[in-house]
Amino acid sequence: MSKGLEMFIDYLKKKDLKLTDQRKIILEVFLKTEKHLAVEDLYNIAKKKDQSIGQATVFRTLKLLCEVGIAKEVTLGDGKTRYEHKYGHEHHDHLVCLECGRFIEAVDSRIEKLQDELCKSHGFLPQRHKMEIFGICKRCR
Amino acid sequence: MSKGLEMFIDYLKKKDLKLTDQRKIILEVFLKTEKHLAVEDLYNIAKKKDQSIGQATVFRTLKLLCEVGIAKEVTLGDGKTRYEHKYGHEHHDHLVCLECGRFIEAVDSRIEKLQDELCKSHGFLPQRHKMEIFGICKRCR
DNA sequence: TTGATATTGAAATTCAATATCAATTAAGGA
DNA sequence: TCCTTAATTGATATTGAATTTCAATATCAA
Repeated sequence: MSKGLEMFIDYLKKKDLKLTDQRKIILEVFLKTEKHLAVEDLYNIAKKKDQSIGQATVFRTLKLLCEVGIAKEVTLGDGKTRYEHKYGHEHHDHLVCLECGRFIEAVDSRIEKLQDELCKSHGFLPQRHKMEIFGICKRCR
Repeated sequence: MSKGLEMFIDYLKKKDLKLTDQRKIILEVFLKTEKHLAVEDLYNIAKKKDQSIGQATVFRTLKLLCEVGIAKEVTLGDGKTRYEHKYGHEHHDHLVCLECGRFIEAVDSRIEKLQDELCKSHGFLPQRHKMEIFGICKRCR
């Protein structure tokens, strides 16, 4: 059993929720797809596995996966929420290609450190942050 | 005449657009309010000045003000677009208080520099970026 | 197997944002 | 000043993502 499924089952038990076929399929599809997927994308893939799965369930399950810590919401201001893998993935920021839409994950610990300093100098207690750089990626230049 | 209005008029002329009372009122309200306002907020204020102003016009005018370079869209992933002053305001990032919703504007040129380096190391050509830190502000701690 | 309770999909609904459209208005030229 | 033309308006309908509702169904501990 994958670690992801294990985490999911533990969480469901703890919260008195149930492990359904739909949830299993959606988790499986999510784990198998290493991309930033919008709900609709995931819905389309999942539907191939089980024709009867509804969009609402995909929305609901992705929210659940975020609570578990398996998934993470990514919003870019285009009105669509995407989901990326969280479990087993370090915190990172995004370089978003305006040409092809590709997401590059990147981190710089020096930036992270300066962010903390910046907060401190404003008497601000940081909890989480978001950094996105929009531009043109290597492939598209 | 304020510099903002002047810029607006120039832009309208250049694009063969018209300076209407509604546009004047909306600009005036926007310039007078040094906050991150959602369209609805601005609409409510503007409506007090002119009962007949419609929401659609506020949406349209704010888009215009962005084109002119007077306003700038800010999205935080809560599904609402806010607008801040752009003209006369340096680029900055945001510290967003999760408690009171206040936005603190902040910049650190060292971070900006490291962001460029980060892009370079990924062969990425940056055009613009967005950095938001969510946490608790000085007042709310 | 049963029964309490969570879950589901379809459809309705919400909410921000956009498009449509007939009536109105700005603004340059006569 | 008056005309003409094209832009603009507000009301309303529409879109599209996300959420809620609800009756039918499935899970799972006992």
